[in-house]
Amino acid sequence: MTTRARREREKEKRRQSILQAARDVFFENGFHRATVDNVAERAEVSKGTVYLYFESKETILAHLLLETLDELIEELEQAYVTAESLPADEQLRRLGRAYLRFFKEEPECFRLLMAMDRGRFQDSVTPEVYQQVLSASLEGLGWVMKTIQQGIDEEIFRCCDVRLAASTLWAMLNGVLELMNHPLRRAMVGMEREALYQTALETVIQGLRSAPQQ
Amino acid sequence: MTTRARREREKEKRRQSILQAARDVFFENGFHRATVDNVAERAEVSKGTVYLYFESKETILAHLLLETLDELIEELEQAYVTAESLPADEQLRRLGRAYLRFFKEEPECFRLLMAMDRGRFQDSVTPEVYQQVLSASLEGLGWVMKTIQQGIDEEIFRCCDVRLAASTLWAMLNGVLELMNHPLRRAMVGMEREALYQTALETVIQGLRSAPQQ
DNA sequence: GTAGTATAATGACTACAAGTCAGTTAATGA
DNA sequence: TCATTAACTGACTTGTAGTCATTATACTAC
Repeated sequence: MTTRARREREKEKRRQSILQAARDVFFENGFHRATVDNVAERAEVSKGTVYLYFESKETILAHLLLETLDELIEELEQAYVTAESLPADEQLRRLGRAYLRFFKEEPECFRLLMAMDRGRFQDSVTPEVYQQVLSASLEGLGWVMKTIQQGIDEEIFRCCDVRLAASTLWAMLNGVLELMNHPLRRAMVGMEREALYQTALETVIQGLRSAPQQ
Repeated sequence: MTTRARREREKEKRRQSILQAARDVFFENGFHRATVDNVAERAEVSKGTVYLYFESKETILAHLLLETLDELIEELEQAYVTAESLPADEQLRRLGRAYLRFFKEEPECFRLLMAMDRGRFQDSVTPEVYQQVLSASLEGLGWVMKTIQQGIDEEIFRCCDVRLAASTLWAMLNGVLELMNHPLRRAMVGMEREALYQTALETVIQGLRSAPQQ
């Protein structure tokens, strides 16, 4: 009886160790260059075992990203609660900065997250896992929506659709992250990450303050 | 003597027919699902011939994207010249709409363009081709910069760094395009493309009008 | 302890696609 | 007509994701 529980634990432990190995290998050389054999070797198991725990290379990645998204959501929540008493525009500024900071520290993760909808990904990951990643994103969006609603109530923001406004902010921040994550494009615009992040965030916030939504 | 010229022409023609075949095949099933054998078959040549004209599958894609970027730049130029006498904010609105419209009609192209900095792409494309794609983007950015400069001169926009402002707008529009290009994410935010495009563009323009750049 | 059973792990194998290259074919010109 | 060059071919090599028949291990009942 107790054996079963222990086995469950051991299985989970192995699963985690494969995930950790995958994290190391994927982030060292990038997802595409990494092979499942590399992951297996790093985890000190055979390739077959990896496929016993995960149905495809892409699925492993999806689970890694799920973990990272959880961390991100926690950061956002933290940013939200510590700024709760401030005016909504300042709150939004903090949320935005937390978001940008997170991915500045994990650029590879941002790339992979953005890449998830491309290539072989959609074919190889079950809709279930896929849905999980999306609903995690949605949870993050929730904090932004809450803040914007507060801003509307305080009459700081002049927009009528909270979800629309939150999605806009989110999409735009992703855009600047994407641009600045790419060395050559960054060189092209010829400026520091921080400068663009700062400007983008300030521009959207100013836009929300004065947008006469039609 | 004249033979040589004809040969050149014929070579170029073959090159074009391979590119056209690739366009068909890549856009039908997506880049990843398409195989070089598919392209060769469609172009009615052998695989070896494809590799005689292009050094890799990724290079073919890069050349396709270069062509499409040229079309885009033309659209932007057109938008610029037809709106030249309007106030700068309206000009910018037209440019933005032209940009969004272009990729709304060619979503696969946008995906591929955005995907270019990921995965195997950087390894497989010569820095030369890569640079070409980037400088085409830069040319497009030029029209935006011109417009913003005009807006600063007209005292419609209150930002001090033209390039910074243009990059911000560009990055942000890419962000919304990326979000709305993806069926599941689009479902998640639960709204029509147009609504988000419209809001995003308006928000940035309003932001530029009032941004107190520090 | 041991036989029987279930569960976990293995790695040789298959499938598939990118990229290569030795050999073939076709065009040109002396 | 033959030599030379340029264009083309497709069988082959290579690399890697994913499979599955086989083996090893752990557990249970006697």
